[in-house]
This record gives sequence, C-alpha cells and structure tokens, in this order.
Amino acid sequence: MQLKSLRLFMAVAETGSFVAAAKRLHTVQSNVTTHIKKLEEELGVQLFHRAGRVRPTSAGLALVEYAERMLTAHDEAVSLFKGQEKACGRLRIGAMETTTALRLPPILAAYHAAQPDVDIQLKTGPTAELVELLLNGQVDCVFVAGRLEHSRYHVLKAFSEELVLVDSMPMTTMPSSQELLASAFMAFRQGCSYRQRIELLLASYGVNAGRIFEFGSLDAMLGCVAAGMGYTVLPRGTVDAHQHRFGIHTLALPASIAHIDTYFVAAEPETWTPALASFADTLRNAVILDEPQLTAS
Amino acid sequence: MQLKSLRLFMAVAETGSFVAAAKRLHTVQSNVTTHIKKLEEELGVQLFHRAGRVRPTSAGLALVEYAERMLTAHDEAVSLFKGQEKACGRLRIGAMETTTALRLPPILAAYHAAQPDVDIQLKTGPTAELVELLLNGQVDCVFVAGRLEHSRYHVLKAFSEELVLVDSMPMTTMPSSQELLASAFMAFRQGCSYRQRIELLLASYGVNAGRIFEFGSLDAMLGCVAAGMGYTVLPRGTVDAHQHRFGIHTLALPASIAHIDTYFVAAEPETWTPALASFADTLRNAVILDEPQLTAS
DNA sequence: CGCTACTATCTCCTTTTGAGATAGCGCATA
DNA sequence: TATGCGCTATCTCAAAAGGAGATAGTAGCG
Repeated sequence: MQLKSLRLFMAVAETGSFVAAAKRLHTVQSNVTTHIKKLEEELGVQLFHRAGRVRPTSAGLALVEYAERMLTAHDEAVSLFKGQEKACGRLRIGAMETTTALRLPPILAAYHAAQPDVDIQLKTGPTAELVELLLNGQVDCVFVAGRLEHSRYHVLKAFSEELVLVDSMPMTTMPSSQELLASAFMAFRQGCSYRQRIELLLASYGVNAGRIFEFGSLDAMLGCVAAGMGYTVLPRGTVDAHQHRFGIHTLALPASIAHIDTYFVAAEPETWTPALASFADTLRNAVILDEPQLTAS
Repeated sequence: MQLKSLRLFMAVAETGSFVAAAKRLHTVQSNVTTHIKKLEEELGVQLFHRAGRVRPTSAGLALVEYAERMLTAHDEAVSLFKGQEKACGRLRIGAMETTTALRLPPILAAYHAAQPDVDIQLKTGPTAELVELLLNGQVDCVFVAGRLEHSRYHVLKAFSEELVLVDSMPMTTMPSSQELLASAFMAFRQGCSYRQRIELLLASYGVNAGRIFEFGSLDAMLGCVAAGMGYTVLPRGTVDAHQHRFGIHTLALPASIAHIDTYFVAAEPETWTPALASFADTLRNAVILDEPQLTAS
C-alpha cells in the first residue's frame, strides 16, 4: 500500500470522480484507475461503486478513516521538518542549575515568542549527567560548563561566568589554608563542574577536599551558606541575582580558576529539527547582544 | 515518502543497524541505505548518527512517533480487510421495527458470539428510509419488506411473515366495510411497508384509507390497539411475542395480502468487509435452520 | 597495525510508474 | 430506439524506480 494511492483514493472519495481526482492531484485518469485497482486487489475488496457516479462502498468508507489517519500523520511529520516559518514539535533542553536560574529565562522567553508551537522540555542536572543525556539522545541540546571532548558535536560558547567565593560574612582576602581546611563547602551533586572548581581551589591551597555538602537546588545551597554552614563557589551573576534574598557576600577567586565558560552543545546541525535550529538562532542572537566578542566555534 | 521506507526506518531505529534491519525485512543492506537516504533527503534532515553504532538523531526520534502512527493505521486497515479468522471494525445494520424486535436478537447474538470484535450499529426505520440509508451508504445492509428493485444489490430472502389483523377484541370474521371505514388504524410512520398493506387491505374492501395514527415504536402502537383505539396489521410472530403483555387478539388476513417477505439487502459481495460477509454467513445459517425451503436469490 | 563488521556507492537488471491513446459502458436526450 | 456525451478500463511505450550483488571506504577493537 502506498501513500500516493491513498491520496488518490481520498481524492476520488471526496470528488466522486476519477477524472476530478486526477486533476486535483495533477495526474491523468488512467493512473487513478490503476492505483485504485491496486488498492482493491491488495485489500481484496471493491472500494467504489462504479455504476454511474462513483461512490465509496462500505469497505471504501471504512478505509477512509484509516487513510485519513495515515495521511494526517504523514503531513504532520513533513511539516515538522519542512515547516517554513513556524517550527513545531518538541525541544528538549538540558542545562545546569545555575544556567537555568540565571541565563535561560530570557532566552526561553524569546524563543517561545518566536516559536509558540514548540513544546519546551527542560531538564536540570550537573554537567556530567547532562552530557550523558545528550549522548543517549534523551535531550536535543545541553548547556554545560567546559568544552565537550566528543568530536562530531556542535559547540557554541554561550555564556562566560566569573566564579566567586560565597560566604555569610564579608570577606576582603582569601581565607587561609587553615580556615578552608576547617570549613565545609556547599556544592551541587556529583558531576557538577563548579564542584570541580572547588576541589581545584582547595588543591591550589594545598588542602584536600574537605567536607562537601551536596545539594540539588540552588536555593537550598545559598540558604545554608547564609546560615553560616560554610563556603560555596558560584557564578557572580547567580549570586548577585539572589543577594537580596540571602545575607551572603562574595570574594573574587584567583584569575586562574575564576573564569568558566558555559557551552551550548548539540549534535551536528544536519540532524537538527527546525525547532532546534531556531533555538540555536535565538541563542546566537542573545549571545551576540550580550557579548559581541564571543563567536561560535 | 513511502510506507516501505518507514518500515525500514523503524527497523533500523529498533535494531540499531542497517544490516539487521535488512535481514528483518528480508532485503539487502544497500536497499536500506537507499531508502533511509531518500527519507533524509526528502525531510532535509539527518535521521541517524552513523558514527560507530547507528543511533537515531533527535530528528530521527521525532520521526519515530509519526512513523508509528502511520504504520499502525496501515496495519489496522489491512487487518480490517485481511483479518483471517476474526473480523473487526464496524457493521451498520438497518432494520424495520418489527424485524428488530422479533427476528434480529438471536441473529445478532450469534453474530456477536462469532465476531466479538465488530461494533454493531443498528438503525431502525421504515422500509423506504432504510433503502435510502443503504443507497446513501449510511448503513452496510438492511432488512426490508419487499424486494428492492435496484439492480446490483445482493438480495437474500431472510424471513417470511404472515400479517394478521390485530384488535383489542376477539375476532372471528373480518370486520365489515363499515366497521373498517369507521375505525382507526395504527401504523408506523410514512414509508413502512406494513402500512401499505393496511391501505391495500382497506382498498380491497372498497374503503379509502381512513384515519391512520403514526407511531415510532411497536410498544406504543400495541398499547393503543389494546386500549381499543383501533386496528393494526403486524406479523403474527411479532404479535405472539407481545400477546402476554397486551390484551390483543388477531385474525388472519386474506391470503393475497397476508404474506410478506423480509429481505436482507446489501451491496455486491465484492464490496463487503469481512464483518459484513461474516454477518451474511450468520444470517444464511439462521435462515436455513429456521426454514430450509428458503434459498438465496 | 591489521582484522572485523558495518555503511555507502556503483552497476545491472527487473519491475513499476506515468502519460497518452483508445475502447467500452452508462446515462440522458431526442 | 438511436445518438451523443462523459466517464472509466485497458493497452502501450518510454522513463523512472527498485532490488540484489559486488565493491570500496571507514570506524572500532584487539
């Protein structure tokens, strides 16, 4: 059974004539006859009464319903990929907690305004988990800290973050090694790239990773820092956005470990759905507006 | 886009290999490559990652959903017509009130036992309306009184009925012309073939059609007859079945107008769905059991 | 570094498809 | 009943597509 035959079949059912159906689908009547005949042979049943005006038989009417389902699904699938202006379907984004909180909202808002027919699904997690999701095809793109070593992936430097040390008390100089050793650190769960920076920071002070408390949410983490439980390391922008809610203070980290980039990673552009391609466009525009010096890689 | 390509696509998505997909669908790997490539060209998007193991891209995963819908609809359509033992789908039957009440229940029960997957839709109405429904394709078959004059329809004599005169009082002889003229008759609404018999009966007594009350339901009609509103004409079997509920009495009509056959009419067997073919079988068996002397025409 | 297993490409041959021409049929009109 | 009109079925030929095999290229693995 061919979709082409079903299109002709539907045209015949709707127009009540082989000639009219042929005209509608820009072909000749003999082809319509052949296709219908083939359908009838394949199904072992006559689909149209040929006496005088052409009318669908009971069997023909029954087939109409299924033909509609098949053709509708086909048309939707095609418009998914070939939709000229408006993308549709689904876009699954993976992003880190901090990116989700600080950077994504304006971009998602702009994207949704541009593509209202796309269902956005956002999954949050640490970099390592996000990479896993992307490799498994469970998300269409991710925002992660640090460049992905996998080849054959499209990478775009999206955001540049300055990491700062966060504490409940005002700081003017970096805490001493003894203080750091004695203190606890708040971090996201295993796999978070910021957590690696904490361990890097401690190592640069000759201190092994001490007590590290793991959190799943930014709010909980900042709450604990504000309560004096210990330090954490976060992007300055994220802390600034929450400073009015918590009594927290920041200190710049050494330049060597302070800077961290957030990358947008997705499979090769040839595999992108229009929804994803449009999202990449939106992102590029936002990035260029924010920081004109950054370019795609 | 071809259904064949989608089958191959699904096989590749499920097996994760072009070779395995080719084996599953009994073809060679080069054909799988060609079909997938064609799909990709048509949709303008890459559907599989080819690095090492073959995995669907985001676009591929999106297509999976639509491919499933198309193929499911196709398989269901095919099984509608090619289902070997069990028919499925829908069977729309049109029948007269009296046939529905008296004759159909055992046949529908037998049919439903044989074909539990068929949805039965029963429409009730007078012969003329039923014929209209059949000609318009709104039902698959009808039970009507009197042979359908249309050619190219399959006709089977289903039931033989003896019409009797029904009244609230016991009768031993036919009422006189004067009585008939003065009486009312109960009949189904316009188009009922029994009603024609009433008019025929009156005419044979030299009486024009007098007052005829129209009813939509058998129960209401018999109730009014029992209440002494007037006569009616019905198949003996129908009256017998209701006699214990109403105080009604019958009298045989003149042989010339007493006999009336109920015919099963449907389009040509070549146009039958398996559901309809199976119903015709059930009906034939029931007819043969009841009255071996009757044969198909 | 070579082996293995897989996919892409090419070629040949068969089958299918599409367009045109023509025959046949039903219906309406005279 | 004869005739004309409009429609569908069938036939034919050329073009296109499809299937199978052979082969080249490539990634992954030991």
